[in-house]
Amino acid sequence: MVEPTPGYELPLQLFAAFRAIIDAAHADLARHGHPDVKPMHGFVFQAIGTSGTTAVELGKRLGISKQAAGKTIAGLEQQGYVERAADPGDARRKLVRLTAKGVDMLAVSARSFDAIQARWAQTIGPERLAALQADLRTLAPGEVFRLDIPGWFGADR
Amino acid sequence: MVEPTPGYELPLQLFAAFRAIIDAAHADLARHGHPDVKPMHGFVFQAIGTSGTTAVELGKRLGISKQAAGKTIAGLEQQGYVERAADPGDARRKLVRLTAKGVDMLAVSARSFDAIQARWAQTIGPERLAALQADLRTLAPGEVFRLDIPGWFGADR
DNA sequence: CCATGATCGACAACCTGGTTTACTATATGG
DNA sequence: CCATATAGTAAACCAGGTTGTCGATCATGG
Repeated sequence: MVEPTPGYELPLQLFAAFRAIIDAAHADLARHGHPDVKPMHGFVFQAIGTSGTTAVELGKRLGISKQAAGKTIAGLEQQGYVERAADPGDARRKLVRLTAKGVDMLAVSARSFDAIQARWAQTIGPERLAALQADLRTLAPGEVFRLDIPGWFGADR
Repeated sequence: MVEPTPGYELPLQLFAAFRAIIDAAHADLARHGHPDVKPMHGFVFQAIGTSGTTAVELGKRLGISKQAAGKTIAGLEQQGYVERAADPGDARRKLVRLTAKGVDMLAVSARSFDAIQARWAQTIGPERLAALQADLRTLAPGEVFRLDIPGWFGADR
C-alpha cells in the first residue's frame, strides 16, 4: 500500500474538517442567542477585535477591498453587532467597534471553538491533535487569514 | 502549557492548508494549458466524472440547485470543457460529458494533487501525513463533498 | 502658509454565482 | 387516457466582491 489515497482527497478532507468546525460553532452560536450570524461574520469579528478598527484596516486584514469591507460593516451595523464613531484625532476616519452584542458573539464563539478543539483532542488524543496542528503550520505557514472566499473560489482573474 | 493555541486557530489552519493545496494545483493547471479554470471547476469536473451526468444529478452531488448546476454547465460548455447531448432513452434528459479538454484538465489536476501530496509527505514525513489524513477522516467522517461554498459561507442559517 | 499629494470613507456600475418561482416538455403509472 | 412526477430552462432577485470615481481631510515640502 504505497498510495492509499488519491491526492485529490487531501484538500477535500481539509475542507470537510474546516466546515465541520464552522458548522458546529454556528450551531452553538444559534443556540446561544446569535442565530443570524453567518460563518463569514465570525472571521470579521475576529479581525475587528475588541479594540476596534477602520474600514481600510479591516479590508487589509481580510484581504478584500476597502469597499467590500465597508459594505460588510454596514450590514453588521444594521444587525447591531458593530457601531461606527468618528475618530476624534482624524476626521476622515471612522472607528468601527463591536457592540456589547458583538462582544458577546465573539465570546460565545471563542468558547465554542475551544470546546470543539477539546472534543477533537479527546477523540484522537491530545498529542495527535498537537501533531496535526504542528504539521499544518509547517505545510501552510501562517499567512494572514483572507476572507475573499467567494471571489477566490469562483472567480479567477 | 496546557492550551498552546486558542481554538479559533484550528479552523484557520485547516482552511489555509486547503487553500494552499488548491492554489498550488491551479498554478500547475495554468502552467499546463488551463489558465482559466477556477478552483470551483475542479470540483465540478470531479462531480461530473468521466462517465457523465445530468444537471439534476450534478446539482444533487454538489449540494446546489439544478438551476445553479445548469448555469455552471452552460459556462463550462462555452469554455469547451463539457458538452451536452440528448439522452436517447429519455428526451427530457441531457447528458453532460467532459470533452477531451475537460478530461485533460482532470488528468492534469489529478497529477498535480498527487504531486502536492507527495511533496507534503516529503516535508513532514509519510507517516505523519498518513496520521493527519487518518485523523481528519475520524474527525470529519466522509460526507458528500458539497460545493455551495459561496452560499454556505455567506448565507444565514 | 499654502499647494500638492496621499488617505479615508462612500457611491455607482458591474460581475459571478446562488436562490426561488414559474413554465414547458416528456415519462410513467393508476 | 389522464394525473402526477421529473428534466431542463428562464426570469427576477440577492449577496458579496471588484474597479473607478469623488469629496473631505490629513500631511508634507517648497
